[in-house]
Amino acid sequence: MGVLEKIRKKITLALAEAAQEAHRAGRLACHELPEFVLEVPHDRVHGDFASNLALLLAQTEKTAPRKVAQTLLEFFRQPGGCISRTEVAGPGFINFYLDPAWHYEVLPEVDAQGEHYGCIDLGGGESVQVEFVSANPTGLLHMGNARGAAVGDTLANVLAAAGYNVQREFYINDAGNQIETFGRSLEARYLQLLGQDVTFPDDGYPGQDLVESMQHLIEQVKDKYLTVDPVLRREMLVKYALKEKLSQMERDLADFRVQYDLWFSEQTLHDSGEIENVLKELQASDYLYEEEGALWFRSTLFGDEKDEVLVRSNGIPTYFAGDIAYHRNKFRRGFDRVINIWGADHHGHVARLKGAMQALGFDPERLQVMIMQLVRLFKGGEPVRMSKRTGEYITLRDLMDDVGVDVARYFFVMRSADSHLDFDLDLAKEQNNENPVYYVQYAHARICSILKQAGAVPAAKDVDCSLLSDPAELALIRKIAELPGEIAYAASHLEPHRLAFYANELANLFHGFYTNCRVLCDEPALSQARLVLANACRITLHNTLHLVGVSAPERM
RNA sequence: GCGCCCAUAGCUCAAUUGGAUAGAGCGACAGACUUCGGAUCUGUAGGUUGGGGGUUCAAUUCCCUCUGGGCGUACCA
Repeated sequence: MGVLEKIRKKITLALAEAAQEAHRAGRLACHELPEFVLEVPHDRVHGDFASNLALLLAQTEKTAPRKVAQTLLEFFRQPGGCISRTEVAGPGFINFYLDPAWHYEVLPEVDAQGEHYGCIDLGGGESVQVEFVSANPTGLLHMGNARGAAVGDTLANVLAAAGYNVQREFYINDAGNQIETFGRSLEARYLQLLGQDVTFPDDGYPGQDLVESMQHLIEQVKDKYLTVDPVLRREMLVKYALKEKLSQMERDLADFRVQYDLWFSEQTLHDSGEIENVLKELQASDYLYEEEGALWFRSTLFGDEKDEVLVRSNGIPTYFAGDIAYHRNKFRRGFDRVINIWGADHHGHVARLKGAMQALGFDPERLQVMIMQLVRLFKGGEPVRMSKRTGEYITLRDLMDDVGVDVARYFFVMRSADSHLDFDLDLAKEQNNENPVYYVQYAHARICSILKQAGAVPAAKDVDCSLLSDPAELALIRKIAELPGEIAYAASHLEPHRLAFYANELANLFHGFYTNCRVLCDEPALSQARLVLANACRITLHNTLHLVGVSAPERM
């Protein structure tokens, strides 16, 4: 826990005790303490922390909030003398002004923790699985997958930094109708490439990538499959193409700095009997029924508009059946919590999947689904039309080639998941001050340049940090001190975009410090202290960028 | 039609989950350095938070309604 978080906790506790004391002294009637907050005010003139406790108590006390605040302060006992001043302000807020001495504890802490600075133990080793991207292997990774990759990977990083035991997983949809369609598409391409006049299926996957895949295959086996039985042939083509496409996805994602702990195949759920098994388990309950030859799940019980088919009348289980088996499998593997990152086009599945988990006896709260809005691509001020139907769209690979990994990841993580993301390709390609990524990276490179000129960076414990008293210095230290709290917030609210904002604010305060305070100056002791501060800022920037998956260059 | 999401400065987005005077970046305008990286810094202008109602000490945030967008609404995934 960071210095600031410790102080926050102390004040929160002391405030609660003050309410108890006031209650004991007969000055407050309250029996139960309301859920109050100790927050950092928007405007710093309102102190370092502010609490709304009196405002909340006023309702049950039937007393003016400011009066309640006064009473609370009467009984408030300073924790460890870290507070220099308190006041009642506005409608009844209690503001706390900290003794600035706390600033000087921050830098030694950053120094000591280095690359681990910012890490906290919020999760206590709780095991969390994050499943993201899970794109259909029948095509290429598109912009939506790219957003999911950046957001999912960053969230996983943040959770790991917050003390959770994180597993990253990719669910491979290698079963079902689409594989059937995939096989027919591949077969048509294979035959076409060998000069046969066959028509491409109406519902086929039109992407050029399938043609390429079949070209590769023909290089190996020539026309050997022409004479093979069609059913067997499609099976062989799928097997080949699937392998090729998956290894391509794995390679593309790795280049995007995303590494999975596990690639989980849907087909294995069919093969192992887990799907059949989970259906039996559900059937034992009252959640299933048969109608028109199909097996249905009563998802209307969980807020769905209509019930959902689990087994078609042709006997083949649906994707939903597989998904239920898959999620039961996840819980059975021992994850305390399971997080899925889905595109907005899948939001309709949330209620029924949670419902299915509940039906199986799992607490649905243990399954969290983060919904990401869709991505719109802009080029030259115009939206770029993308069509999966025609197979023409910008792929993750195109994006990386075009704008680079740093820019792409930063742009995706910069936005909150529930905002429709307009990805401006022209802006992303700009290598100037219009591009927010470089603002942050520039701050890091600038620090590295200073440290290089200084030669050696002294250890924080060996310098007098209290020489740092300029407002720009104190503001920077404060922002550095906020990283652990930011990580805690981002992890518990599943909001990785906060990290990008934090990085930007930190860079902004560094540039302000740089302009106002010369690091390599005439006063040796002050210069040493500023070097320590600059270095702490470098570490903090580096760690934050690392969480987002963006490089922290020493030169640019 | 019904369900979910979204609408905030000219543009792209925040807002500590109900808190005090709604903030950043870009763009516009005006400024700053004879030493550490100008991909920087400072300032100004820019808002009825899509419209209207409601809940309360307090609403961008919660409820209702209308408008305008996105997505979903298959024995597809």
